[in-house]
Amino acid sequence: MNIGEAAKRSGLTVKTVRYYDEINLIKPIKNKVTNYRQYTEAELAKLQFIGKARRFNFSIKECKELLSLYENQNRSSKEVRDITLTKISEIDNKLKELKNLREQLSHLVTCCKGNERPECPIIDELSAKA
Amino acid sequence: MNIGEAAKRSGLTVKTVRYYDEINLIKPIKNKVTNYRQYTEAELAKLQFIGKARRFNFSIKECKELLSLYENQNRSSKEVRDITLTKISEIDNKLKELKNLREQLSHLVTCCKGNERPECPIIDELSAKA
DNA sequence: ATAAAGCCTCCAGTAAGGGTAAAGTAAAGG
DNA sequence: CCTTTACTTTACCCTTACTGGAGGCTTTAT
Repeated sequence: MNIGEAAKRSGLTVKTVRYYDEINLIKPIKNKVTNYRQYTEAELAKLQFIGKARRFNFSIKECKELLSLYENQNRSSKEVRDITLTKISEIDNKLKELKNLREQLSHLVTCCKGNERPECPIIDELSAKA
Repeated sequence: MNIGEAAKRSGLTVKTVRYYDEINLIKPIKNKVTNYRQYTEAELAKLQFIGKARRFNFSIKECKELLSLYENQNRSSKEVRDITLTKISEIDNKLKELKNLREQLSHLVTCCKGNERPECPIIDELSAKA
């Protein structure tokens, strides 16, 4: 199938699919005459796989790893699980950081009257030396 | 003071401070002879302000707004508060999204034995059509 | 036959800097 | 006074994961 159909059926944009070819993630064969990319069903499945992994917040690099595990029938499930656990721990770190930020900002908002006067504890805090 | 000291005292890197000049965020005067950037105490204070705002997850664009409010003695605290509230709501969205991802990934991990066998619910899920 | 849709490559840009190189400048030590 | 070392300058490419556009083929529909 052509790139348009592959994009549609994988839920990716044509641009993105072309990009995945460019970075050697999923390289279709090319019609020698028309120079059009030709995607097989197996390649479509991989595009779908990548799309889903990306939605799960895996980076392209991680997608590459997952894809090679996906293609390797002899992989151990432990390998996949480990990558996933690492990702979860990254997400946990990000969550902690964001929660912390949220708390500090929301504290500042509580202190700030939010009126027409210029006094503003938020600006004051941002201006504080340390 | 030269850029090195301004960087050290603001907790930013020299590269970053130079970048802020480049994007017209904080433009020091330049010594005509040496062509070195010369930072005043007031500019240093702004660098510190930006550094802190960046650590609070404000984008450069938002930092620009906050900085102009910081410099405007006639601002209303409401303006500052509104920007902050918007930022909090963005953080909330990000938190929700990440929590959702974490839950799904952690569910997958629970299902995966993580042994030497190839059967892997995580890969299966990533391979699922929809 | 022509127009619209789909495809191609190449180039530029995004956020917010990081890395490195070559070259000018300044301060310290001998 | 000279050399070494530290600091600064501009300029360029690199990063992530794409997105948009220009200009030019190919295929399909009218």
